[in-house]
Amino acid sequence: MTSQRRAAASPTISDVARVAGVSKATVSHAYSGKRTISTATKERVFAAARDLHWVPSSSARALATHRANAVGIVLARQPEILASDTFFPAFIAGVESVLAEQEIALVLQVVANRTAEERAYRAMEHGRADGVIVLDLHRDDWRVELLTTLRLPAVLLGAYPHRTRFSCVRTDDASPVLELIAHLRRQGHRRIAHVAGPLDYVHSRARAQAYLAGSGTPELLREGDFSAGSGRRATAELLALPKRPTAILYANDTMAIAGYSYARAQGLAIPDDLAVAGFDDDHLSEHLSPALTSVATAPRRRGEVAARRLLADIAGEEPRSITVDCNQLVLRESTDAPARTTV
Amino acid sequence: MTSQRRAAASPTISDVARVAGVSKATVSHAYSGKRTISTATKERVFAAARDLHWVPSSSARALATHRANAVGIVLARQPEILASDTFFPAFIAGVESVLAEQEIALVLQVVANRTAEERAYRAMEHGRADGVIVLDLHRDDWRVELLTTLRLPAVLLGAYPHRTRFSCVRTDDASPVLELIAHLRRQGHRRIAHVAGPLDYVHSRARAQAYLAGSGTPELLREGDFSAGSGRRATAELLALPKRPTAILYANDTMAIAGYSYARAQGLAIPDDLAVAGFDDDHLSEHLSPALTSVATAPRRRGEVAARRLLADIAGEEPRSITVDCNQLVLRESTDAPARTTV
DNA sequence: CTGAAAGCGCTAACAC
DNA sequence: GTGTTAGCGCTTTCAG
Repeated sequence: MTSQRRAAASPTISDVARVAGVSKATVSHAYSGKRTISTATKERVFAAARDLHWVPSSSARALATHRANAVGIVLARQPEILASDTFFPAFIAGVESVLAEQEIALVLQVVANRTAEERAYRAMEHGRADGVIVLDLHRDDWRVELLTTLRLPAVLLGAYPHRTRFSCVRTDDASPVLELIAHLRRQGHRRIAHVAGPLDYVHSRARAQAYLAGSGTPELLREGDFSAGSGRRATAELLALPKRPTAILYANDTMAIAGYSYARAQGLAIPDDLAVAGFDDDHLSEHLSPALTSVATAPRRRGEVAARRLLADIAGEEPRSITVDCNQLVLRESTDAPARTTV
Repeated sequence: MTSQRRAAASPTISDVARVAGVSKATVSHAYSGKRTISTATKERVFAAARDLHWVPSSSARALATHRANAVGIVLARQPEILASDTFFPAFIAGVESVLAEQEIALVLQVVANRTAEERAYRAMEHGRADGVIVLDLHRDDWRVELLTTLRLPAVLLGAYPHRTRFSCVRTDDASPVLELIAHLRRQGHRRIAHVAGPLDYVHSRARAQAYLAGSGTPELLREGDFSAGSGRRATAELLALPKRPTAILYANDTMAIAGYSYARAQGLAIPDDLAVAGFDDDHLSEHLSPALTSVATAPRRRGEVAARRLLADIAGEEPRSITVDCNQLVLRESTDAPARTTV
């Protein structure tokens, strides 16, 4: 009876030990390599494990080692925004490509409010994950403070503007914006507008500030929310201006495409009447006509870097910031015409 | 000394019990509600927990209850394809919106090969997750067999063509395709092409078969891989045909957009020279000009349904299949012109 | 080179 | 209504 239930249940390390004729400790060490085990016994252990299809219980292991073998990402985004974001899946793909090598899992938790978010981080600390990656960094991000009180390694994606003991994965968002503005000015553009993302995000703000530094026309700055709808609305506003812009830079491609479609529907030719550029270089952007000038940001590579950095932090290395040189201006047809002198 | 180390370490249920002046069992039950606890002691327990910032250790709980409080998704996709997929993030968002309510986490694991995939599923079974959602279902999917041998609830996304004891979340992909073809025929189209997704996926095949049933021109069927590049290639092939199609249906919007941009670059007007339709209704598609006819597939809602179904299975309910009535043809400008009689 | 045994932090009988 | 105690399946001293 008992043996029948044993057979039905998942095999445990004890089963493997019994079949291999060794102790549990030996089985454990055969896998971890923390002790030298004779090749003969190793063989027997592995054979037994294979026969039984044994896989160590991750919860038992987590409890014993205080390591979850998982890293976490807590997302406070609205599901609608998550659903239309092109950065996120690529970033995840990069993270996973690093984690997969070491069979570390990624634990994702989407939360609706701050209370839940705080609980989620605490849960991560308490057995769910060994470290977290923090996205959508704000200028004064309460999560950074919370994490400081937890003993949980973290990597911040973006340049946190204050002192922090966490590793940051930074990018230079200003240069490509400045480069783009220079390109447009060379083509005669003088009224260049910018549709930014939410300005409390550090990366949106960095782009907006580069825009202001480069073109200095604050009256042509609009704040969107990365959605197509907001891109369209901002574009409508800008084009309705008495002296409309001759070029618009958007903080992402979604807004740019929505914007340029709106402009075309209004009878403007792209790029002849209006030059347009995005940011992020969505996979579609090069396939549009006219193809969209954008800034490739290598989200996947940033995911890899962030994951590798986090694993290093978890392993006990000193946190440090890394600047990923990933942003690259990609000039395409949508900015490829001299500005018309009369608008 | 000991007390100092205690203070530094994460608080455990014992700490809470001690501070509240009760037993561990009482703390446990105060949270689980599996026992009636007097309001007075409950208060004290919660107060102590709050003071200590105690959060139950998920690994300890998992070990004791044999429940991970997590559900898993194992992805065998190439990171590149993951990165450019619009279905996935929306689906995840739907899944999470259901899981979040119950503070259940989502464990994601991307794997490179079949061995790793099998290990991943076994790891899910052994403490990582209480159940899994299976995506990208193939016609003869070995994973279904594997899962049958594991004691792991699973929900299959798509109509598995064989007998199975797992819940399926199905959709009717044929109707919108037939509807679309009818619409095109009404406008005079006779040479209607289809750029399918990989035909070993059940959903790609369903769409392709509906196409064949509705238009019956197998020589105008091409197999893509959902990427923009493959959409472009297939389009180039089709347009180079002696008698080129006057309309092309694509199995997703990415291929459709890449395709119609290519066609335009060749001097064809959309929809006047070539009608084009996609599938999935990406958030951008309505903002393109011409706006792209597509089929909205409500990936988020399917995520919700799949998650809810999985939770029910995990709770011990009998698995069952659900057909989500989510596909909806959205006619837009890209199919809004009578076919020209001469091509 | 290998075993025995003591936990990891929680839950769930079983007592009272 | 509450406390005691025995595990859950691993890892890791401590012995040998």
